[in-house]
Amino acid sequence: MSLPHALITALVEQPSSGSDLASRFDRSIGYFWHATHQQIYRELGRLEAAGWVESLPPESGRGRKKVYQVLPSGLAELQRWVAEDQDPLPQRNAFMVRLRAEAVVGPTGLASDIQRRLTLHQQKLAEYRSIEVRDFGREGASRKAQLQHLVLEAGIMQETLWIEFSEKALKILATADL
Amino acid sequence: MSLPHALITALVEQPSSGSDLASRFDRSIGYFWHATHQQIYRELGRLEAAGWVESLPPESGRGRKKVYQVLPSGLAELQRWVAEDQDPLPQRNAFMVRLRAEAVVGPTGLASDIQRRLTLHQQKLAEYRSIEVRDFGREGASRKAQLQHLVLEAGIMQETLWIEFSEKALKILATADL
DNA sequence: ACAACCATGTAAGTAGTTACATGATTTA
DNA sequence: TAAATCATGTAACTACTTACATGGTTGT
Repeated sequence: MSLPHALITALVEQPSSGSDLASRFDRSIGYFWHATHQQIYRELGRLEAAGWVESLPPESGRGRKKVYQVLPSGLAELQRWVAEDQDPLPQRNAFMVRLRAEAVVGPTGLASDIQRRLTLHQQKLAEYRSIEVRDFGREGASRKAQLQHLVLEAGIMQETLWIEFSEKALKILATADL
Repeated sequence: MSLPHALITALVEQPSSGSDLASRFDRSIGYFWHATHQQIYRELGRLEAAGWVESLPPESGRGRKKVYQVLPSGLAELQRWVAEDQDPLPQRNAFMVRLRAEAVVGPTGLASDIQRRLTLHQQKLAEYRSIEVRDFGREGASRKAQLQHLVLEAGIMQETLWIEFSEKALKILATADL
């Protein structure tokens, strides 16, 4: 369960309100750990109850936003969690289930949906590449920047994989459905 | 939500009991959609209540096993679901959360755990490759076999990706932690 | 006949999703 | 000043996880 630690990380990088976090989860952090605003607000409440973060009084934010920042015990918890060994999570890939189902009940018109998904993956890849150019253009970066770049590279590698895979699938369907 | 359709697919391929399915989910199907035996038994009950599968009377199985088989309405439901457009599921990759956290609170001793995970991915890859040799050695396969092979290839591509990624991560940690 | 294991399940809890609600602030 | 949007939530539900239970079967 990584949501609390993803939130603490985000708050260490930049103290934020729930809605700030929600929009950051739509951009950078959420590329690897999706969360809705309801999850975020609920989890922020838990983090505060656990004494890992505190919310600044609203006047300091000059509005209705409730800005949270990480407390020392929250930072300690994050360090503990990061240092812990963890196994890769079990896979859940609905598209593979669907391909396997198609193999036994098909042919259905899968190709058009694969084409549509291929486009989505190409868009995501382009997005990642533009972030890469914008944020990681220069050489000789710090350890921190190198690791952040590495995470982005994982995204690039994954999207590249699914593009390649989609093309392979289309090729099979084109020849096998004749 | 793909578990019911993963189960129907598995039962179309081969009528099975709950425990048979549980062991198949530990091998082939579960490589892409993990499920525990509790989930499987519960879902089989729902599928039967929905009239999509039926359980054969226990005497036909010659034991205490309850063997399920797919009914025509279950097959129709599977076809409907397969033909439906679906977006890729939102990503949830705890390791990327962890790397990003490490970037802000590190260095911790990440390298040893990455090395351990690298070994796990290499083992999985070897497993996939041996299944490939065993089940998909010959040429000129049927459409069905080609699609089943394709699913396995996705697994091979993914494990290869994580091996490559782990090696890249180790390289960064080796130079940046000096 | 007793222990170990197998097959099926129940119960309780956590995580994530979907739909809706409320008051504050900005915009037309 | 009314409508639209923003920020923060509540409620209800579904999916998944973890721990335990029960009775049948197999092996010694």
